[in-house]
Amino acid sequence: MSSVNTDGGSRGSGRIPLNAATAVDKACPHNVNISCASCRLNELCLPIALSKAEIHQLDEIVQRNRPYKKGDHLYRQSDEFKSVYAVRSGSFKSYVLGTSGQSRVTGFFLPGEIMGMDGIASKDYANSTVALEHASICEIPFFQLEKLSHQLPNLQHHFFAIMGNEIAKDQQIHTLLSSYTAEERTASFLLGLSSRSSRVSLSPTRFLLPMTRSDIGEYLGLTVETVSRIFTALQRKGLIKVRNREVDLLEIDTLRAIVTTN
Amino acid sequence: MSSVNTDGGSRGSGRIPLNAATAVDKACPHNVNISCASCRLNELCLPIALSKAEIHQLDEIVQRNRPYKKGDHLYRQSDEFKSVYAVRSGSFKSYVLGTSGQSRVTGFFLPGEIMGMDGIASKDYANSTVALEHASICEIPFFQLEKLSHQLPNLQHHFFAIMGNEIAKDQQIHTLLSSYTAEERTASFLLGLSSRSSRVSLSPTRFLLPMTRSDIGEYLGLTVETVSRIFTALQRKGLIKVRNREVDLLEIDTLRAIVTTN
DNA sequence: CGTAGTGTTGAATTGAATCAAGTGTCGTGG
DNA sequence: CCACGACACTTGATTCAATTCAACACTACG
Repeated sequence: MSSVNTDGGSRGSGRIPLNAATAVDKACPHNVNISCASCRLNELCLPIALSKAEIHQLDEIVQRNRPYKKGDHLYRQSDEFKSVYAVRSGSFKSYVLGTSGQSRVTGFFLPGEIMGMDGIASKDYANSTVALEHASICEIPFFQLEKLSHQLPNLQHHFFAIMGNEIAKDQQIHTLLSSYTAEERTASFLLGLSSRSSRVSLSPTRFLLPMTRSDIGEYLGLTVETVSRIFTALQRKGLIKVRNREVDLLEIDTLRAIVTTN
Repeated sequence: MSSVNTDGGSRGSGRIPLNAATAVDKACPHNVNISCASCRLNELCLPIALSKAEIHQLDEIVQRNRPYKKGDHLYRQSDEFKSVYAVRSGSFKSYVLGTSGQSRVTGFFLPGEIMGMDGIASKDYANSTVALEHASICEIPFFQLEKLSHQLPNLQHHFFAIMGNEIAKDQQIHTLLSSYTAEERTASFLLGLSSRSSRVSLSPTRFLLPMTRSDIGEYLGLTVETVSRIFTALQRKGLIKVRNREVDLLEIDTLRAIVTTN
């Protein structure tokens, strides 16, 4: 068990304050007037390893647009590529549409993470990206980022690292999808969310899912029904507690064991 | 039907000359003494969009090592990352080992393609990479590539594009693994090999598979048996002809239809 | 308060895995 | 050059994990 507040957790009702992405900051997390230098995400996002002066230069090209509300699209499949985006608050999903209309989720994005890198090679975005809740972003026009990277070796290095990280991560998902069972996928997904959540919020064991069961299924290559069943099964085993979008990882080590047993 | 030579194809025996990677060049394809400027792969590999002088600079940092033979490792999982590699001739696969010893293939690499990008973010390679046949490579020490990229905006741009391409490709595989049937995966795999083969060899409809059925299965998230069955099924439908490692795509448009029907 | 979207649960079905038993192919050394 | 052994591949019978189909419950929002 962990040391998070356990007040009334078993009543299973009421509005317990959660460390969800949208409730992290004291101040409004969607605030547009924050520079890279003062942004609490700057360790995750681009500015890491840059000097004060360099951060200022980056700050100049970053555009902080109006907030997005649930369902708003950042860009759509085959829109012309022009920028990458850092999540400032809230969350997004990216997806592609099959020929017969079904959607397949290709990624979820939490604060500090970079979206739109799939468009760098071609002139167009390869997927659509949409806000899962009220959210805000930093837009980084790519051709300006390239120009600046050319002046700042640290920035070039860091962006290579960000892209390399995306590649490594995508290959882990390849392994997951090609050899894990439904339970292993789901456990791995929850653990992944846990560590990503904990980087921007408080507890690695307690968080809100910004996406639907259906989104999770489309991401993991499972049906909604299966995701739902696995959630109840894990709950019955006492490993997690789920109530709607609220998740509590009760036995995080046992969850890890499920994934590693593969 | 296509226009490739159909001499005795139905006899199903004998050494029919094929446009496999190892049989493409008149000269020895593993020849170490070729500069980037004169390399026939330079459109696929790094030098694209570089000036003559720039290519010369790149040439300086590229190391052309001795050839690799089947089963030789280029690097192993958790080796220290130091270089990316371009395939010059032959082919490679990358894979990871599960806790219980099973291997999962994460990628195949044909001439002109870049290996090792999964190591850029961390200090270590995330997978092992091994030659599938006699093969040769160009080693590009990454820290030198970064330094040079900083001097040559074209090179920086091109390497961003290569990595972006890898990201986009990995996400297509994500979709494939999460929603395609065994037949769709296999058809898509053959079509992918077809277009990649045709970039370095002659025919998009006739090529040799450098990997085993088992490799294909581990890559596509299927068992060997399933891959084998799908091959025979596609053959029975008259869409392909397979004899051992030799593949002939007889009805490439129907194959495309299988994939797109998804 | 009603309705659309989201989530759960059960029963039947099925696509691919598993288990099993072969045959085919290739490289090696006698 | 042939025989041997290891590995690669194929095919069939059976099993099983996850999907599909179906019905219903919950929740959140206008």
